[in-house]
Amino acid sequence: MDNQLISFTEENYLKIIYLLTERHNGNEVSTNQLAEHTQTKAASVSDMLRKLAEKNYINYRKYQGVTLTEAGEQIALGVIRKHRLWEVFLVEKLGFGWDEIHDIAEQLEHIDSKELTKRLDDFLENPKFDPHGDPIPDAKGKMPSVSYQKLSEIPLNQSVVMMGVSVHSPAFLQHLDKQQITLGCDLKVLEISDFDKSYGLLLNNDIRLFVSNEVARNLLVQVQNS
Amino acid sequence: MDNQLISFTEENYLKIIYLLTERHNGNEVSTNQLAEHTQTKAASVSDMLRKLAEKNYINYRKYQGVTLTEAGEQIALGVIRKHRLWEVFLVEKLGFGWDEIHDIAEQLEHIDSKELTKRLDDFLENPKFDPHGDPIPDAKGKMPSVSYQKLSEIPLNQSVVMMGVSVHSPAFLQHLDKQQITLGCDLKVLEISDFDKSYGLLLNNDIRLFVSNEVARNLLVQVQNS
DNA sequence: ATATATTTTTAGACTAACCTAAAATTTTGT
DNA sequence: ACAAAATTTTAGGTTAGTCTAAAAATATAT
Repeated sequence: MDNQLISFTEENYLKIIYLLTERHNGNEVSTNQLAEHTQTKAASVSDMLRKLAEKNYINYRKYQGVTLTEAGEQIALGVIRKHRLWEVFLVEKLGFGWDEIHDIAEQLEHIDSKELTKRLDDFLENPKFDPHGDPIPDAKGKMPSVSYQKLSEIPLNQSVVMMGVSVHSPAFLQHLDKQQITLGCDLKVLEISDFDKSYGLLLNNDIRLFVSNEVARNLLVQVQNS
Repeated sequence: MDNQLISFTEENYLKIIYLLTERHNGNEVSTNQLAEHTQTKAASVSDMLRKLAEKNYINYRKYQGVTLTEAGEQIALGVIRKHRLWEVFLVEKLGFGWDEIHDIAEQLEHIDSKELTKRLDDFLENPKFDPHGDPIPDAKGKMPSVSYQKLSEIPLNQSVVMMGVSVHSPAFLQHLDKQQITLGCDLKVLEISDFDKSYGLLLNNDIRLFVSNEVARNLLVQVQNS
């Protein structure tokens, strides 16, 4: 409606390239990584990369991986904005759990209407973060910068607030639910077990529990007032 | 997500076949009509009809037009249900005008998640009609029957309630807006002009106005308490 | 009733997005 | 440093959905 020029599939590639580049601190994304995340084969990815490069959405040197151009990044951020706004809608308005929304938002993120996105944003009261704690790009295509740290990098006895997760799998999110670890909760690392490197935590200054090293590495937290 | 077996395009064809069949009181829909409504050429429609017939979604005799099978009708009704629920959402929750929602709902109707549809329905408080007065099929795939009449078929001085429209074009809907003709308003035909067959109306027992014959034929109304 | 017009289908081709297999390039391990 | 391994690209092919042009079927009009 607002844009006839870019396909559903192309949008998806650009979104994934953005997210993987971000995860690698700006380094090129490889063909194989894209194949994994698009659920296709490397050969298909190569085809698509040639096409996206022709349209000037990506910087592509054969065998060297890709990064987004400014044009590509704007498209990616638009898709990510819609994805995260819809996730807020699904949780805040429809009562979905944060572990149930990803696949639905994957579809909704491609709905094409500037006006809809604007009104949805207002309806949700202009949220700045999605239900996983990820920041929502603004309407002008700017991604807010956040400074989260992994719980695994926090010194012992430092009180922090749970701000996000770096893995979005339903299994991980449900695992957190079971231990009452939610966005905004207070966490303090009391000890790291010599036995299995698991983390002994104090939750909300109240409950003692252990989480695996893997969990601790995927919890994003922030020291208060920072 | 719930159904890998049917494409976006196939869903669209089935929806359009349903709506055109309904408009023709159950008569076959022709290839050319479908070409017009799918914005494609007759040759493309022929191809698709062969395919839909193979999958047993339609009854198809070459050169004789098509009707839906029970399976095809269930898919069509599911799509129409989603379309109309989303239209309610867009108007009731996001504040869109009834003339602005069609193209957006055309996209949203293909979002595939039973759970989403169920929760959306509840969120909207299980509406029975969309913003144009069209009935919303229930979750079991049953289309409520309605008994609307065209305003043009109502006797003089019979008071009726405006229940729907048989044309959904933005131009028509905006035209109604300008004359304050809205769903639920009270209408009475006071006269039919000899000059141009236009209709002299009394709106809400208060305002006198004229609407063209074309408008009168596209307003769906009901006598009260019927 | 039959020639003409209209509608529909078929034939053959195109594009987007995918595939497998093979070739080319880069990376890795000793 | 160079052979082996891994990655990436190319070549050639498939499918869904579209197209134009031509053939076939149906409808219309005198």
